Amino acid sequence: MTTEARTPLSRERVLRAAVALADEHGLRAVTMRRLAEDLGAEAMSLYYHVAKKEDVLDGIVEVVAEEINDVVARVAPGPDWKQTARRRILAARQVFLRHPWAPGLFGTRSATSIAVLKYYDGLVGLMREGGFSHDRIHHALHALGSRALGFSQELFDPNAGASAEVPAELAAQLPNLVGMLAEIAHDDPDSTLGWCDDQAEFEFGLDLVLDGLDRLR
Amino acid sequence: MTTEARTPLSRERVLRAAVALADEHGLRAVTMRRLAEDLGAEAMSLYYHVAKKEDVLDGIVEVVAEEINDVVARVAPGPDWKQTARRRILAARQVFLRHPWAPGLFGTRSATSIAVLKYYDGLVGLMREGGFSHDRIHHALHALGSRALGFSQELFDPNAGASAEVPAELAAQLPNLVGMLAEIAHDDPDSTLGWCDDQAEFEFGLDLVLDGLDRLR
DNA sequence: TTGTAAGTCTTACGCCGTAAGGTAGCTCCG
DNA sequence: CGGAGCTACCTTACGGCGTAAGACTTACAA
Repeated sequence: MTTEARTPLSRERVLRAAVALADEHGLRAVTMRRLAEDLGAEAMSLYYHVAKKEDVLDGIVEVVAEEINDVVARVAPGPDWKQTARRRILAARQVFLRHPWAPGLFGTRSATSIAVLKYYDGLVGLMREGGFSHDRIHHALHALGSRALGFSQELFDPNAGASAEVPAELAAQLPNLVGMLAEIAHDDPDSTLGWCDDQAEFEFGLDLVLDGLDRLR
Repeated sequence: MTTEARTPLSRERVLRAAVALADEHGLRAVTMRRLAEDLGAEAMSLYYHVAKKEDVLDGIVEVVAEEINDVVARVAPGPDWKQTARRRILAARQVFLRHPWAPGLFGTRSATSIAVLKYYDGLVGLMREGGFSHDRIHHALHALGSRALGFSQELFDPNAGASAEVPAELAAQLPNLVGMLAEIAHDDPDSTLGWCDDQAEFEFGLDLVLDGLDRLR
């Protein structure tokens, strides 16, 4: 009867829906069926615009990376390469804070997205102007690792120990750790990205690396 | 007829089989059915020894972490805290080189394994002896991130660009990156863990951070 | 001998990604 | 005007996944 005028599908629309779905219900919820449902279509229809699910995941990395590039393009340069890099990286970080599932996803993608390459290209250009050799820049990118993009992978969460009330028997085996946790308390757990990657810690590590690099210049 | 004497299942045996399976066919191959097959049992039998698949994954993290602790326990201390930490971390790294799927898995686990906590406890103790305050140590662990355990998360692979022959149109958009890659060539891609995390790069980043920390002491 | 518990297996359900092929509507050419 | 061809979407179906429910087997204690 009524010819419901639907906005047609497109790769663009599929990827945007995937990002929105991940934002709202986590990356696990991003299945082809669920994605299609959100778009008012059937799962198999997506395959006309997207090769396979991996392609969707690569695509949403691209979307997030473009979002990063947009944000980074608006940061004012600082007084020197280090300050500019710092601002860019912290700006990129803001995007990850909006998409908490993204660090994990970025970690799993092996094919590098064009948008990510453009981001790195900007960083390389910045360090070039700052007086670094190509070789040093290459090392620098490795040294920064995921921090260059605005997040860091933490493998244990000092907060967890404080909150979970470690059983006494285990605590006895971890005297140093328990001592540290008792003292620092870390009583300000506001924004967390991943585990314990809060803003102050991120900046500490970032500055440590940037200062170290600057000293080599 | 023959009562095939089978070694009975156990959590221990399941986890060991899972690690072996991941080593041989990758983490993707670790499914309950496949795991059971390797053990000469049925999938549902595993659930008597293991709560759910997540429990298996947590378990194999524990197994690898224990392997790390074994290796680390045998490293001779260096002349100062920094050298000792360096040796421990590089020793831990060797374990990850034996289990290339492990970095990715460690990144996804939120519940921290006891063995990992013990590893960190040792590191905390070491830095304590080296004269650091608890607060500094806490920051240090964050600054090191996954590097403390022996691997680093790389988000793009400079080698890929060199080998994949970037199309000219794209290359034009990445002048700085292409310039860098042309110069460094990186012609010695022997051991890689993850993407471009080769030994020299890892040590460069590690030393940068350790030196930076030492300067704060 | 019978009861009980531990360990294993059978069956089945509802998810998943996706191969194969059908169908509705449009454009274009005779 | 008619039908061929193309684009976009849908239907159906398959094999694999994690795992819930519960039946079977064995070993041992009473």
